[in-house]
Amino acid sequence: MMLLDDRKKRILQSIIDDYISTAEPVGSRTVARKHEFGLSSATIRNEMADLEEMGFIKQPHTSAGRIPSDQGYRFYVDQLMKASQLTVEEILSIKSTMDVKINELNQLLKQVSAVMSKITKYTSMAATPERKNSILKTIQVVPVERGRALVIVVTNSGAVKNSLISISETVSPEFLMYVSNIFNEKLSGLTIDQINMPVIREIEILIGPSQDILMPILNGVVDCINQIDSSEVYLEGTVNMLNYPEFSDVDKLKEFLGLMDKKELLGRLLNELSQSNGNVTISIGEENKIEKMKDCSLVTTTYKVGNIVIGTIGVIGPTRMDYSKVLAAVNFMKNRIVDEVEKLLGKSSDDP
Amino acid sequence: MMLLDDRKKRILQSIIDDYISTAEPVGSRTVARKHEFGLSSATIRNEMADLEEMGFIKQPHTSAGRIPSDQGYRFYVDQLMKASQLTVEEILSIKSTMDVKINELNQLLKQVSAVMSKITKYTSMAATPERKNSILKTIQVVPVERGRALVIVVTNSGAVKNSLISISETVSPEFLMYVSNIFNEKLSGLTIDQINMPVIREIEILIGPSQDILMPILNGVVDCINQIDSSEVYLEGTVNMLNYPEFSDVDKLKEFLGLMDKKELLGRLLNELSQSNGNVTISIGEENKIEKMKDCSLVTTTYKVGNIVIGTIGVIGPTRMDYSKVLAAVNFMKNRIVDEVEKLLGKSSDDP
DNA sequence: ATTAGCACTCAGCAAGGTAGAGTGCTAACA
DNA sequence: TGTTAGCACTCTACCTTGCTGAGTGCTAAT
Repeated sequence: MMLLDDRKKRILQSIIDDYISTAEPVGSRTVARKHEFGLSSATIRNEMADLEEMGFIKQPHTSAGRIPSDQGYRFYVDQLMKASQLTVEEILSIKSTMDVKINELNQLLKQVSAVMSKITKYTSMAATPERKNSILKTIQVVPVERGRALVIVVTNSGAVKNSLISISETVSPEFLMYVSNIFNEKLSGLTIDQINMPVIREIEILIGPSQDILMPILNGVVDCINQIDSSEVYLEGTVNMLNYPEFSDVDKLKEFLGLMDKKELLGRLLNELSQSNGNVTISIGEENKIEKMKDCSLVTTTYKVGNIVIGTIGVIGPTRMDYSKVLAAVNFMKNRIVDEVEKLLGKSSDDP
Repeated sequence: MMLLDDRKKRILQSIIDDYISTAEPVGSRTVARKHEFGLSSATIRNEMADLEEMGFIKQPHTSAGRIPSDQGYRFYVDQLMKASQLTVEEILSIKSTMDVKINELNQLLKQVSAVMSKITKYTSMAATPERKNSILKTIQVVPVERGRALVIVVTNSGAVKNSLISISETVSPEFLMYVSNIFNEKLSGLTIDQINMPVIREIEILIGPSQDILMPILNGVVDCINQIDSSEVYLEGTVNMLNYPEFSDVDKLKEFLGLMDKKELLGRLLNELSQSNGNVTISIGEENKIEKMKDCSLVTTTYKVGNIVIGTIGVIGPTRMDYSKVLAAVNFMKNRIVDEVEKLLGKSSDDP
């Protein structure tokens, strides 16, 4: 079994660095010239033949230079790549874009996604998870006008949802408030899964016989929960992909954009990834579960508040992406989100 | 000045119909064969030369057939085209997709946009207007937890917005409710523009010296109003464009998708169009104000509740779009929206 | 007024030819 | 034994050329 000696590593790194920035297959001459190995192209050629045999690089056709294979990128990401930092300008730009007041998690994610795609020049995604384990913080029923009320649900993960309901015109605001308080007392502190028949019974008994107010409100609550529950996906910068030669083919483009249109699929994908620990996950080409993503790489991470995973953010680009920069951006934004969410929920974020 | 006699009209219509369905320049032979004019291609040729001179059709190059000019489409839309209806399947499909409960205007628009792009196979847009003239219906402040409250604003146009605020921990829920009622009494019924210093003074006097609760709430209200105010744009089906040969060129595609990414620009465009009366507006090619849309046509309409324009919906596609079908779809969806909005706001929708 | 006929134009495609980048192999060299 | 110069070979990208077919405009006959 051949091993990667130091020189092979350096050559591999040269090839990948070069290919990432030019998108052209890199030949032995280029490697010998650009990076001062003090070696002739012939020697490099021998080494490259070895690297190809080991599966790190491949030739698109006989008389072309080499391009990295998925395995090559994998090795690069794990061992070769040097970590980079966002530039001061980039950080300033992020700060200025995100300076506006944000008061709901989903707005925050939208912005984060926009900023990430702007910085990386790739496509970025942000998803809220299926929040089965969110804890209800506040439930309120507020009169809007005669016969209409608004049910509002706030969770500990920062989501605020509301649902308009119709109620009997005879219900007085005072009674509505009374009922609202009952709902709040009985439901707040529970996770969504913990709302079951016994709890509803309790509320029913407390309210008394005014059945025609219980059901509309309950429906409203359920509706809010469904909204919270449903994983939303924010996508930004799909157009960026048009700037990369790997997508200059219309069919490739169609495949990619078609995939990006399937929000539910992406949501599920991101939520699966959110199972992982809090680190950054990189899936390269074929490593992706989705067949159509085999020419793309995905860099994702999750962010938590306390112990709760609040969501996943990520960047998707061609396998030939600038991993180092994307990694830096994703990491930066992750921390940024955690900060903002803490601001949003107050320091008193209740860890379960 | 040459006039369009009946035969010329029929020939023009043949050419446009043909071109809309095939995207290929139409030659004299094709016209003579497909549609039984009982004329030879040579005669058609003479007529086509006339039509070209009059500016209704043009040749992409010398030895090709003719394609409609913008002026040709305009004449077609105004005089030649026969109105079409959505098929039963399409209507059923719309009904089934939109059957889910909808409780906020913006969700409705999102769905409408999705359905429209699905039916027409083009890109569809829906925009909420800059609602300077929205009337506030309800303002409520609801405690969430110690030191945090939620400001909720509902308008007569069906928008519901909320903003999380921080307040002093010493404020009791009862006092908060008292303040909430004052805000509600003083502000509801006003348009956004009518909220000015005198009104705020009044509130200030009623609340008394607890300054540290007035400002946070006021900020919350302003924040909600800003959200209502800002025209949001929902886009769906941009990917559909990849199926049309006019966008098989990557540069064309980039131009189009780049344009679609500029949500503010589109929002402004749609809002300008919302000035028009309630009919359907069709802008063809060069007629569009935006230079980059000169290869596209835009079919829009606005929908009102009472006398208030609530927003604009539209479909954008290549100038070679199926105008008849798009028109039918846009009209259908417009009515659908009006129905849904009335359901949403209750029949008691207050006309000013 | 209509049409047959003809010469002309031009995009699109296929065939052939060339240039250049890059490779693998071999033999010589330190 | 590792390195290198040299060379024959391969293949893509690009250009040129020539051909075909669709379509036109014009003219002269009906």
